[in-house]
Amino acid sequence: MPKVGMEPLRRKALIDATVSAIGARGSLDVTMSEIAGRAGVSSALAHHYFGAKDELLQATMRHLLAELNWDTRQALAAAQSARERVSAVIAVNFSENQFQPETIAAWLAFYVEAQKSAALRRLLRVYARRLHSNLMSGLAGLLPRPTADQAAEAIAALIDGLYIRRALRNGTPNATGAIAIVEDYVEAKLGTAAPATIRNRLSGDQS
Amino acid sequence: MPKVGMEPLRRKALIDATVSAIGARGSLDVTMSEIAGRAGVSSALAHHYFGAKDELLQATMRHLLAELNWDTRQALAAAQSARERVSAVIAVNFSENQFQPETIAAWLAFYVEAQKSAALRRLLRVYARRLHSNLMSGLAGLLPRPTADQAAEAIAALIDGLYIRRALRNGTPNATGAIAIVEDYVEAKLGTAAPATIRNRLSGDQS
DNA sequence: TTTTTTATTGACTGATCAATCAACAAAAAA
DNA sequence: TTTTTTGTTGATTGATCAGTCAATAAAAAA
Repeated sequence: MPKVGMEPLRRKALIDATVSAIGARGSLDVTMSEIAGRAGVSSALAHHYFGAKDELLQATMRHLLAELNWDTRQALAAAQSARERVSAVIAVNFSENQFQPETIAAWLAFYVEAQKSAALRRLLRVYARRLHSNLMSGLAGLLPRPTADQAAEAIAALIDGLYIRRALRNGTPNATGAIAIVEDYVEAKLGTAAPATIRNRLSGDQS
Repeated sequence: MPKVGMEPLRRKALIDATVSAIGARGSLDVTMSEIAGRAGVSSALAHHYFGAKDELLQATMRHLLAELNWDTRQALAAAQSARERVSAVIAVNFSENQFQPETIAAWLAFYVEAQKSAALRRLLRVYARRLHSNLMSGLAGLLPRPTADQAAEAIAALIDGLYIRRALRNGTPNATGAIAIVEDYVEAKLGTAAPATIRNRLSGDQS
C-alpha cells in the first residue's frame, strides 16, 4: 500500500477522525487508538505524524477554527448591508456545517480542555476575538460604539450558550429556533436604540 | 482518631474537595487520590463512602444544584414584583456564591461529562428546567406567553454563555458586567413588547 | 470484659493508554 | 540493481488510576 504523498491525506483523515471520535464519545478523552482506528490506521501512525496527542488535538481545533472562519468570510462577502452582516455571522454559527452534534461536542470539549492547555486557550481566544470583530463589522454601523460592543458581547454569549444547551438536547433544539432567538435579540436591541425604520426588517415582531 | 459520626462530615469534606479539585485542574479528570488528599483522607475512604468515582461526582453536582436552588429561593422570596423576580434569578446566577472560578469550572466540566453519563445529564436537565421555570415566574407577568418563553430561553442561554466565557477569562470578566448584559437584554425585550412604563426601571437606557 | 460496629489506611491488582521502537515494505533515486 | 526515502505496524514499556481487601484501632454495645 505505501504510496508516496500520503502525509497530507493521513493528517486530514486523522483530524476528521478526531472530530468524529470526540463527537461519539462526547469528550476529549478519546484514545489515540480510537482515533487512529476511525481513520483506518494504527495508533503508531498517528504518533508518527502528530507526535503527541496534544498536537493532534490542537491541529483538530485549528481545523475547526479555520473552517468556521472560511464559512464566515463567505457569508460576510455576500452580505449587502451592516444589518445583513450581523445576520450573516449569526447564521454561519448555526449553519449545517457548524451546528452539527459532532462539532458542538468538540467545541464544548475544547472549552473544558482549554482550562488545562495554554495552547488551546490561545486558540479559543482567537475564536472569541474573531467572532467579536465579525459581529462588530455589522453592529458598528447600527448602534453607537459602547452599545455595539456590549451587543456583540451578548450575541457571542448567546451563541456559546445555545451551543452548550444544544449539546444537552435541552429546549432550543433546531438551528432555526436558535437563530430566531439571536435575531430576536438583535431586533430588540435595534428597536430600543436605533431609528424605527431599521426595526422589523427580517421577522415579524410581536408588539 | 476514629470517632463516631464521621460519615456526614467526611461526605461534605469530600464533596467540597471535589469542587475545589475540579476547579484547580479545570476538568473532571481529577483522581480520587487528589480529591481525597484535599479532604485530608485516603483515597480508600472516598471509595468507602461513595463507592465509585461516578457517584462522588453525581453527589457533588447534586450539591451544587441544591446550593443554587437554595440561593434562588431566597432571592425569589425577597422579590416584590414580576420584574424583580426576573432580576433576582439573574442576580443569583452571578452572585458571589455561584460565579466563582471553581464553581464555573465544575459546571462546565459537568456539562461535558453529561454527554457520557446519563445520570449527570438528568441532573443538568433538572437545572435547565428549574432555571426556565424560575425565570418564567417573573416573565409570565411581563410578556405574552410565547414571547416570555422565548425570552426565558434566551436568558438561560445568555447565562450559560457568560459562564463559559468567564471560564476562559475572555471579555465579560466581572459579575457586574455579566449582569449588565443580561439585564440589558431584559430591558430591550420589555421595551419592544410591553407598555413603556415598565421600561427603564432599573438602569439608565441608551436611546 | 468481650464483642461488635464504625472509621480508616497501606498495599495491591488489573486495566487502560500514551509513547517508543525495531522491523518491514513499497516506491523513488542513485 | 542497490540504496535511500517514505509509509506503516505489532509488540512493548512505563505510568497512571479506579477499585479492592485485609488489617488496625477507637468507640459503643453486650
